[in-house]
Amino acid sequence: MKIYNTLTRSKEEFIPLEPGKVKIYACGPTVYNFIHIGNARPICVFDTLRRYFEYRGYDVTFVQNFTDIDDKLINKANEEGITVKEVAQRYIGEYLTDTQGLGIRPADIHPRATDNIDTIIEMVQSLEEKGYAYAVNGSVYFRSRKFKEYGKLSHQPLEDLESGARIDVSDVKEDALDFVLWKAAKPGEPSWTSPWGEGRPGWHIECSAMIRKHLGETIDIHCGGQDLIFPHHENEIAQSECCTGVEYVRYWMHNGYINVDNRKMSKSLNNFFTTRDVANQYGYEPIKFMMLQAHYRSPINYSIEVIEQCQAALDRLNNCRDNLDFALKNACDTATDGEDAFKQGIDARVGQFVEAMDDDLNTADGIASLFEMARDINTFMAETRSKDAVSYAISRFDELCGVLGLLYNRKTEDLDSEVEALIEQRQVARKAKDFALSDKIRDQLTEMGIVLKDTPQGVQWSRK
RNA sequence: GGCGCCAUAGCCAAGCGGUAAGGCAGAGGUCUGCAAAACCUUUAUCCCCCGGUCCGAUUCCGGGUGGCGCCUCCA
Repeated sequence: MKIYNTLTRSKEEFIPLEPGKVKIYACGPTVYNFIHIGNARPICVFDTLRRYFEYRGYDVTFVQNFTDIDDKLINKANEEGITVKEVAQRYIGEYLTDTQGLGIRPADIHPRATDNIDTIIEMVQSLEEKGYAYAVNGSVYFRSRKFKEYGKLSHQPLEDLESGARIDVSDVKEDALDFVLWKAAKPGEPSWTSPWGEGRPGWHIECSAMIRKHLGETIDIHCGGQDLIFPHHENEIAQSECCTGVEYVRYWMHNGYINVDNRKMSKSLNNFFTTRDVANQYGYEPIKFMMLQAHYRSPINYSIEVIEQCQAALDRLNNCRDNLDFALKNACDTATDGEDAFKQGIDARVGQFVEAMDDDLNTADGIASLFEMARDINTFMAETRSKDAVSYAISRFDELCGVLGLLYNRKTEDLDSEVEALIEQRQVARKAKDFALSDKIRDQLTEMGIVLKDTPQGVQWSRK
């Protein structure tokens, strides 16, 4: 499998640290608000990455943090007159609701910054002892320049980073490039006791600490949005590599943005749509589909039109799956003509899928092969086929949907007897050419949310 | 100023040296008592423009034009 590594700016063959195992860390949300669909992109994409590695037989450990202490949390708590902890608790809950809706599997571990203060302090202390950090007035800063490779991820010459540095050149810092590891507490803020006095962790150190604690000194893949490359990931590398002396991350993966009117969607530009709001109107699944129908590094321009197109595309996949269920009900026991060739064709689609996904997780191409498989299936299932052939198609179709994380919300409940009886009555009426009655029954079922399709093999129904 | 990214049909979107995947919408057709749905087929003489390299470029190189991002909290 090839992965585009931000560190080398090239696609590289993925070689795990330990054969058969992959350690992945994804930067999680700062839990001070509902997530917007820009936040939802890495969540969807890297969940699929995880699934794909598992599909390919890897033993995956997937860790995603919650940043639950931060200026934004503190502000939110003050605004609402509740504690920071309550803010965090609330939005972690909302986050889990949204991710569940998106069909995202929970990470193996969801560490929280505030549960890892000890490790954070240990790391900061270690950096201080090694001369990479210095304390001023109860805060601790990292000496960026002392790390020779500072800038290797963002590929920025240090001078240019510096000239780009903003006004906040607090005089307490030795150098504008330095960043904070530990912040001295201001009155009224949540704080923890440390060797430097009461304070709280800076933003960057938490990820370094949680990775070290839960995954070890070196991990295979670290992922997140492109906007995290600098300074967040750059700083993580500096802290961790100075602390441990070994390589921090082998492969860095960064997803592109969701745009609105071609501008980056962000909370600060206030042009964002929350995942919840979009989901309330269109459902979660079209959002998921939208994330996967483009390559993860390409920008996606969000619009209502796009979401509606995704919905329609998803309908096609769902119809194919409905067709398969129906075909299974009507399946015969012995093989019909062309079933071997059909199965081989299906296998070839799976092959295409794997090839696409192996190429830097090209989900757009992967989805294309799913659609081609759907066409193969629809065509072949136009006639009655054997149970064996239908079951095979179902398992391979579901296999790809499972890897992508699509069609996770299919309703499988059976009809209740009342509905079944009505469908049967309608069929009797139709045979007797009593179309007035049959249409009346159809209308009745429509009102109950049951949609009928009359096919050569019988009546196919679905819920709308 | 530094460092990057993008430009493919009405829309979304892959491909990236050998002559344009897939989806939506549109058109035609099949099925059907009708309808709906579904399904099938079809839809880019060519990939922003100008040069260059090559037997051959949407794909590589150079130069434009137009968008965007990071360098500051941000997925």
